[in-house]
Amino acid sequence: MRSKRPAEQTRIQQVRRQDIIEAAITVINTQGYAAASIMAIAKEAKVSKGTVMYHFSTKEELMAVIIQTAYSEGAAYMKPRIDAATTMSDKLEAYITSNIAYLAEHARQIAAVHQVMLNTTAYDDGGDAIQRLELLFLKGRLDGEFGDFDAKVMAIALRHVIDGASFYILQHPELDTDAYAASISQLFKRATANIT
Amino acid sequence: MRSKRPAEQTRIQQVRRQDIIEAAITVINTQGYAAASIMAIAKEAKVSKGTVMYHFSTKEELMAVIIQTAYSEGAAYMKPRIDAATTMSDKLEAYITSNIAYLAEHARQIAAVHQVMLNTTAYDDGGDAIQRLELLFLKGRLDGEFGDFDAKVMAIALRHVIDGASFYILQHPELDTDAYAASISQLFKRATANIT
Amino acid sequence: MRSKRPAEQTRIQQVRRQDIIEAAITVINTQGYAAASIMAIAKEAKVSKGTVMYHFSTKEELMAVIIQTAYSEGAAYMKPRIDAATTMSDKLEAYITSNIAYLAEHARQIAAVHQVMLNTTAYDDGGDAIQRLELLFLKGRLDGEFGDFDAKVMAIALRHVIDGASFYILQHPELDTDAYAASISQLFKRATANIT
Amino acid sequence: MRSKRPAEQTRIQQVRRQDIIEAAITVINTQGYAAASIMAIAKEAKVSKGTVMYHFSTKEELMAVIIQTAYSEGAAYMKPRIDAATTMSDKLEAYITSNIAYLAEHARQIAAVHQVMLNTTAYDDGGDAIQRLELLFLKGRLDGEFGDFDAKVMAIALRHVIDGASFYILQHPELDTDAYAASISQLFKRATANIT
DNA sequence: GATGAATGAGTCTTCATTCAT
DNA sequence: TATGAATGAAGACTCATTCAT
Repeated sequence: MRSKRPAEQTRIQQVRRQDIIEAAITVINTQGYAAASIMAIAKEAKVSKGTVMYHFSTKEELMAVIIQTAYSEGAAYMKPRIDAATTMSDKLEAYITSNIAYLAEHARQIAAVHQVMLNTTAYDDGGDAIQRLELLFLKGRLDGEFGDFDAKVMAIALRHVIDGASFYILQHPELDTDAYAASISQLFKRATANIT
Repeated sequence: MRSKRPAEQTRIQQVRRQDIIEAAITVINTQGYAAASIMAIAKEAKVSKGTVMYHFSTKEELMAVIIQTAYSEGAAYMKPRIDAATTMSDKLEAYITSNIAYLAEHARQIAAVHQVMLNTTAYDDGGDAIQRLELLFLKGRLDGEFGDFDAKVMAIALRHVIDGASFYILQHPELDTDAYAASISQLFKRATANIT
Repeated sequence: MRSKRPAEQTRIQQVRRQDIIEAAITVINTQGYAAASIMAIAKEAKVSKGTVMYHFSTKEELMAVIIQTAYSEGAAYMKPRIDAATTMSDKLEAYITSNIAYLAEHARQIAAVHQVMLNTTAYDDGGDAIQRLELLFLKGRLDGEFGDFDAKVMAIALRHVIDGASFYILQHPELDTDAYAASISQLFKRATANIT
Repeated sequence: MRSKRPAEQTRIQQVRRQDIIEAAITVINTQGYAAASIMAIAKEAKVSKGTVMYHFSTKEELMAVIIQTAYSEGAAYMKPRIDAATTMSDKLEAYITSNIAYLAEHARQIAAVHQVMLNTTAYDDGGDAIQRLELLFLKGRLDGEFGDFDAKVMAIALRHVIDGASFYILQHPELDTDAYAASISQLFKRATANIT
């Protein structure tokens, strides 16, 4: 029988890393990025300061990991749902509902990511998300599915509505996020509708 | 012997305070809240650290002043314009355009305020702004001006669109803010329209 | 009567800087470079850690100042004495005696400089001192004042004898440094003599 | 069941210890004593930090071993060569050439030893080496082999020349160390010669 | 009014050492 | 025998704040 050691050890390390990441997210959300010192994070994770540094050789690295996992997980969750839709109108709905659904389940994480990005010059998607949305709106207008509006402004507005939602959801846990998503979806459906 | 004209002195003092406030806003926007140390602010204002502490006995006080002036000035700018409108639809338009107009002229200040609020537990308008907007939407629905939608969600969405705009405007100085305001106004006009 | 303020203030600052430099030299000599932490230096100077950082914005800067002052003062002391001598043999004697005399009076400082240089990659005179000595020996040989020997090796040996002396003098305060200098001078007079 | 051959295991252990010692010497010489952390040494030796601590229970012990082996090996190399000479003059030559020859072959090790000793209060041969040299010079003077000079100063100077050589050789690998040794030997032959 | 000087708490990070495996 | 994990002490440096001038 082979030993299971290496995989197991790696798992232990990853578990501890995850603990620390969770602690960092909690501190950022409850006390703000400026208060998220390594010591505060260590205390939250109930480990020593040294342990945090052992697993993440730099504070910057810890923050980068928080951001990257959120990004990749979010995209992985949304993409199939959007691709499954055929019309632009349905893609828009899939975009909004899947994004807010992902947000609702990862509100803490996402809100933390926003704070980190606000306080660091390094991370910036360069308006990528907005551009992709703009493209969606433009296609819909060309197809005749959507009415007449400024695609870029619509894209910006939608991103701000969704980004704002992560903070709001976090501060209002009682919110029915499915209904919220449906309402936002309806809002943009009306705003983009081709009403001849 | 001439009088010492205390009023004049106070004015000088206020001018100096204003310089420091402006410097703080600049630093927050260009380097992030975490980097906005008293020394960084003093350097930006071209005074000594001691001078900053002389005019604001605490860093907290300086931040509070930044927030409060932005709030009161903003309300003072918007209120008459909203009151001048009679229908809810017109009030909505006045709200959006006056708010974005104010934002466009004070983008630096507003963006800084957002950052400070995110990093301080103390300041929170408790959802006041959203409630006032919700009321506006509810009245419009009762009047029959607006169609059928969730007034609260609409209020939240609008606030997020406007709040997000302050950062966006700051990062995209080339944006035609009047056109942007018009587009946003149109977006919400459609979203709220009573389409029988 | 004019006020003396600005000069006075600058002097206060320089006095404090000098205190800290002295403390740093003491710590380096008594505990070694590795133990010369900012806190150890601050304790020796009876000021707070923060005060040390206030006067020297970096530990590196503090070390650089220690080295530079030693170098320039040393050169200023030796140069006129060497220039006053006419023959190469007399210049050599002036070099040795003035260097050791300077060393004897600044043994602590010089020993500290050696330690700092040994533990930092940044400071390195690139063999300048040795080259200047080599030149002196070569001129003496051309003049026929000196006998036949490898000028470079002689230069290296002399520098090592003098550099070693700073540590030795520090550890043996009872040493008669004038006699020591005279003996070393005699040693090299014999080693370089033209014995036809 | 075979025997476990404890001697073999010990040999393996000693080989590993030697690897670590070599790594430590390399790090000290290339990055300075202050940078010679256990982790840096472990990385250089391509083992884990834990392994270094397993073989040397303390950093201090590792440093002590580095110093002691250098001392005993050096003495073992020089002693027979010096003993083989009969006149004091020849013993002096043997001392200088064998010492520099040993230095040349173990420059890294010796330079590292110097650095460790400079940064640790514990190790100090108490002037033993100088005293033994002084004795050699005194005997030579009594025998009439040497001329008139201060035996102690001559001893100090010679030690400093040789000690300085270890650093110089390390920084100037192109140096012809045999010729260097010969020149130094000649230098001190002249300085000590009895020139009646 | 304004500022240079000083300080202690707190920041990130490195390090030697311990321990379970 | 070797190592990954963990930790507390100490490192350089930053910061808000106080105070004398």
